[in-house]
Amino acid sequence: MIEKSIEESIVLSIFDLSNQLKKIGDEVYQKVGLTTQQWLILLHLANNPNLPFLKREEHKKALMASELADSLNVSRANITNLVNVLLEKGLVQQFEDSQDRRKKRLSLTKQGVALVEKTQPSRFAVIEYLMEGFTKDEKETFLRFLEQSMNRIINDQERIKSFHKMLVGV
Amino acid sequence: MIEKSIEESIVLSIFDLSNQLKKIGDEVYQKVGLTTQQWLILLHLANNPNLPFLKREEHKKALMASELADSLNVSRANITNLVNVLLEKGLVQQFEDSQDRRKKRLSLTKQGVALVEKTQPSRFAVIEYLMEGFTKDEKETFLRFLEQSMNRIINDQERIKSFHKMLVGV
DNA sequence: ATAAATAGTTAATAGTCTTAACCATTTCCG
DNA sequence: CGGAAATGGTTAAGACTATTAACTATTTAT
Repeated sequence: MIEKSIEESIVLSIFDLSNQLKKIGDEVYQKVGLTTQQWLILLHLANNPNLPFLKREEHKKALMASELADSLNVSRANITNLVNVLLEKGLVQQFEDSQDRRKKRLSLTKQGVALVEKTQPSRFAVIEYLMEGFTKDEKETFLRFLEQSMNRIINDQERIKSFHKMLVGV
Repeated sequence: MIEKSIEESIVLSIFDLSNQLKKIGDEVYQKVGLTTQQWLILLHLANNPNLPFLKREEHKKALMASELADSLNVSRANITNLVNVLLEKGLVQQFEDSQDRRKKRLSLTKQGVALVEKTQPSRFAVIEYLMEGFTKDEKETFLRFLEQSMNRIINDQERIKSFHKMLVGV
């Protein structure tokens, strides 16, 4: 018999909710022929200040593919493919970095900007509806919680791996 | 320019965290030759009381494939494949329902139970480390928050779709 | 008694992502 | 300085995950 644990409940609920949110998102993005990942790239290039990655580090120059790979936690090869679709659709444009010719900077086209702006209200409406009834304080605590967890995952990889080592020999 | 929004920050952080947690999990499960999805099935069959699905509805009889499909939000065909792997590995067993011969009930084998029990401590250690420093009250608020959001997604599909209709014509 | 619904499976296939090898360029440092 | 290592990006091959559609078997509804 596994015992009740509020901590495990939270983790499992986060999984569940993230899945559901992704499904909701997919329905919207499919209407404009995009996947969730492609959509997230647009949000990055729109410099959405709510993206954890953009909160963690400041980016003065336009983003490049390898930074997107970091943020989305996927391979660079994968980003190449995702960005190619966005280029074909005319939502994104690419230009070479003047100082480092290995780098290609990415930015939204006019159409890309227009798409992000057009979809923003309905995204906000869904999000706010889901969180209705909680106070600002509660939401802030919740966000701190999410950010602490993320920071620990990012900074204390070693520590977390040491927990795994309990499993050696299974 | 997209404005700062604590609500959007929360949603994007949930995505991010869920991704990271999945990656951490994958590393552990790979050691025992399982995927996250297969692992989640084991947790269901172990009757883990922290699973949102098992909290939402009581299940007196052993679970069947279509219930797992509901909980994990995937197709029944997919569950067939996932369960086949667990059957081959001898972690799960299947038996026919006595009252309804269409149904196949699933349960853990001795080895399945042993595996779940063996991995539980390290899972708990990671989870508790991530949430260290928050009070019980705060954690309860998060959980209520997560559960409210999930309930709204499940029960108010219509309402949420109406937000999407803002997008018609994009 | 027949139609519709439910449970599960199979086969074909779409979609997403990864790894490995590669080129070009830049940085490091002996 | 000059070669080695690191970084950024791409391509090709394929693994993996999941889906849809068609099918069988059984049960439920009318």
